[in-house]
Amino acid sequence: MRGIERVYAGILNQEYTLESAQPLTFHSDYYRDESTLVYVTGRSIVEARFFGDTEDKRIEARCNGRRIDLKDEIRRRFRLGDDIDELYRRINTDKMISGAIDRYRGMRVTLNEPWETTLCFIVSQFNNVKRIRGIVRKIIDNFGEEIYGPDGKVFHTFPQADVIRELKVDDIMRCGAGFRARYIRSAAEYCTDNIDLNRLNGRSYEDIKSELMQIEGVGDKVADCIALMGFGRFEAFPIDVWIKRTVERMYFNGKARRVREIHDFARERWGDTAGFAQQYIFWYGRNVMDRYNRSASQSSM
DNA sequence: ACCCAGGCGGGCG
DNA sequence: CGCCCGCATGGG
Repeated sequence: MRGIERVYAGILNQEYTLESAQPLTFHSDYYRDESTLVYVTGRSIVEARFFGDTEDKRIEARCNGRRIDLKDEIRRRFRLGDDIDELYRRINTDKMISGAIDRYRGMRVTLNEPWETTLCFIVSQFNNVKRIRGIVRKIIDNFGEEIYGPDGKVFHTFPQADVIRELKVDDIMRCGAGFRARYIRSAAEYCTDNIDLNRLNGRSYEDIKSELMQIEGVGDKVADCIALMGFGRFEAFPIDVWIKRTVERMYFNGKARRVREIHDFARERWGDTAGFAQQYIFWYGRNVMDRYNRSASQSSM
């Protein structure tokens, strides 16, 4: 672990970014006290430290070996090439969302490997963050390849689809995946028999989403999460219970709306930056709006 | 003991 | 279609 790369990140808050239920939240470790993220990408172990405040963030990163362009990896992972001021201008349509933007300023929507994103969000369904982390961790530790960090510490690569497909459903069940184990295995089969997900990279959002929804266990919401965080498509607007609840409260006077209507609303209002808006509404809804009608005691992270 | 969790597929009217 | 139900599991 030598060769520190310094990257200027501009506007970035790593805590909001790394704790807001994105794939890195599920399969990596962020040490808040040390402002340090440790994650595996491919066969590389990346350690990134964050310095400075949200308006002027700097990152110092290092990794084992030299098989990746570390600077490029960091810039790509956190989408530092995006003009975030422009993104804020485009999603800042009203007083409601502007509260969310102000509160979580610097939160980035990360870019992740499509397969890793698929597995993580299949695990996320009808589940809570703590358990998602535990299940994903066990799948990685049980089925990933061993690689070695500093001081001989053992890490594991993220098990690829061709490895998962050879497992018995019971093997995945033993990781605590429950009824999702079947989905995980069928996703692995689909991604090796029918399509290499990486081939979807150049395709339209609609194509990507409909292809993903061919996978058993990937529905409307998970497909949008993968399009958003696995393919970087900001047209995607994943609608989970929090988004639905929060959008209904913010924009529909608390009246129930169908998922279809909320998709239409988001597309009209935020267009091809809807996914960026979604992350702010999601995190704001979970942490702030929710206090109106819940005991606010079971945040379950 | 009970409730809930970044949903999904299948079955019903 | 739109709605409703069960689903594995562990933490609060």
